[in-house]
Amino acid sequence: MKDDVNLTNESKVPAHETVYRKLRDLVLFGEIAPGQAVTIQGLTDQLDAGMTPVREAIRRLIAEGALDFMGNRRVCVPNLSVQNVNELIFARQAIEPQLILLATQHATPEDIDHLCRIDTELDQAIKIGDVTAYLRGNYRFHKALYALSKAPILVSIADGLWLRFGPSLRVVCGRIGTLNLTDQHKETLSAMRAGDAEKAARAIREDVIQGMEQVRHVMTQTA
Amino acid sequence: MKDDVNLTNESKVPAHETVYRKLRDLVLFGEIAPGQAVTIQGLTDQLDAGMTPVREAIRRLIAEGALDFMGNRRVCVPNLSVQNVNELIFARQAIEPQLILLATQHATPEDIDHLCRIDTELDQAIKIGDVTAYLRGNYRFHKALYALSKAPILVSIADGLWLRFGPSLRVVCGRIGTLNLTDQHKETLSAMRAGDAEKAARAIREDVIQGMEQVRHVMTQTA
DNA sequence: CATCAAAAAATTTGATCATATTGTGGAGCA
DNA sequence: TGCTCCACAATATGATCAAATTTTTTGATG
Repeated sequence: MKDDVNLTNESKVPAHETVYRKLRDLVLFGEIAPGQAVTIQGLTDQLDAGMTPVREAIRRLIAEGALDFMGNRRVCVPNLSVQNVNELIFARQAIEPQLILLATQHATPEDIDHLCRIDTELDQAIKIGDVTAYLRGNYRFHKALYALSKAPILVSIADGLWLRFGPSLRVVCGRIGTLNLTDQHKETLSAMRAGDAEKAARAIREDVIQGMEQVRHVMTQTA
Repeated sequence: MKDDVNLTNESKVPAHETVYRKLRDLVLFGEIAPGQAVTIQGLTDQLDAGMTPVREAIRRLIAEGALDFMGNRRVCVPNLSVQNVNELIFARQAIEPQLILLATQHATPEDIDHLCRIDTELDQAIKIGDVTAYLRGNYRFHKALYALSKAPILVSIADGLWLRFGPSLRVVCGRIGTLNLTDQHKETLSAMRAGDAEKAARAIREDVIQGMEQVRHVMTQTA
């Protein structure tokens, strides 16, 4: 029988993939804090998975820079140095405006409506001070924006950058509070709606720099 | 003192790491051609390694974009589309000049001497038409340059880009011949020696664009 | 006699492998 | 053509071994 429909059907997605996504989320949204160690056996218990899938997920995240392989077989979420933050600022402001430039050229009005909806949820999360919802929403917004660019390689680079500074955003929110967070999402979206790709790109560049400056500010104090 | 007791292998480096490096080189220098499939069992035989280390190495390279995971459990070296090449051109010319800017600020005269030596070997490889030596030397030159920047995140991004266009360079060499390859290494090095970081950055940008245009030219014909 | 440090044992954790399981593509048959 | 069945390759498990960290023990010193 081929079509014995498994009710808890996970057969489509391999275990190493689901483990990867779970672990990725844990790191990206700061649920494993920077500096904290990550052990294979700890994850097999926590995520109720076998050893091989966990190993592969960890390797992938190390390759993406989300985890750091300390020489002596130890793995942890990296702590950002001020120097690291400067590199991330440079890379983001170099890559992301180009993504938005391309995205504006491809975006349909429905795409922009969709982005607006995500941004509204974001405002809501900020208002009620739900940090996790804010972090996830902010990522979703940018991610959806990137997807419109149809530039897979640049998107994967931008994604890699998120994995590096994402873990620190929770720290930043804890320090300065969600209410003091600023963004340029509205400006970006209205420029996109007007079809002004250059202006949208400039707005995102502003958004990126503003956000990253807050990270730098907090990291300067802690380091 | 811990003497190296193991005759066959330095026990210091784990097997998955050595497998990763071997496989990485195979891909980076075009010894596995773009489009060619990569199987786990094929590699366990070819590299004489266990299955688990090979799995992990493949995962890492997929995460870095050096290999492509086709939905149905199949893995291969990606073929670059013209669109992909355009993304790579943008990313390289955005990132690498900054690396050279930083490198110039940190470089000692000895560092530059070392780079000159690599570049001389490179010229030698071009003259005798040794494609493999040229590919490896060219990578070594850029890699050594990046290392001087002391900017690990930007270096890892640049490295990731090499993994994506590297496999196509052998194709390019085969098409247009090593003798027709141009570079701006001499200009870069003399600017660095003069301490003119801006000029060195411009030279590398020129080098990158020239090289990538040749890739684009060849890819346009084949695709 | 208390305290600290070095050595040794124990436990935790990672690396690797052999093997079982599952899914995919293809061969053979109606 | 469309189906079942089979073989092979990939996925996943648990066992085993090795390395490293932690804890305990022990001895020396003030």
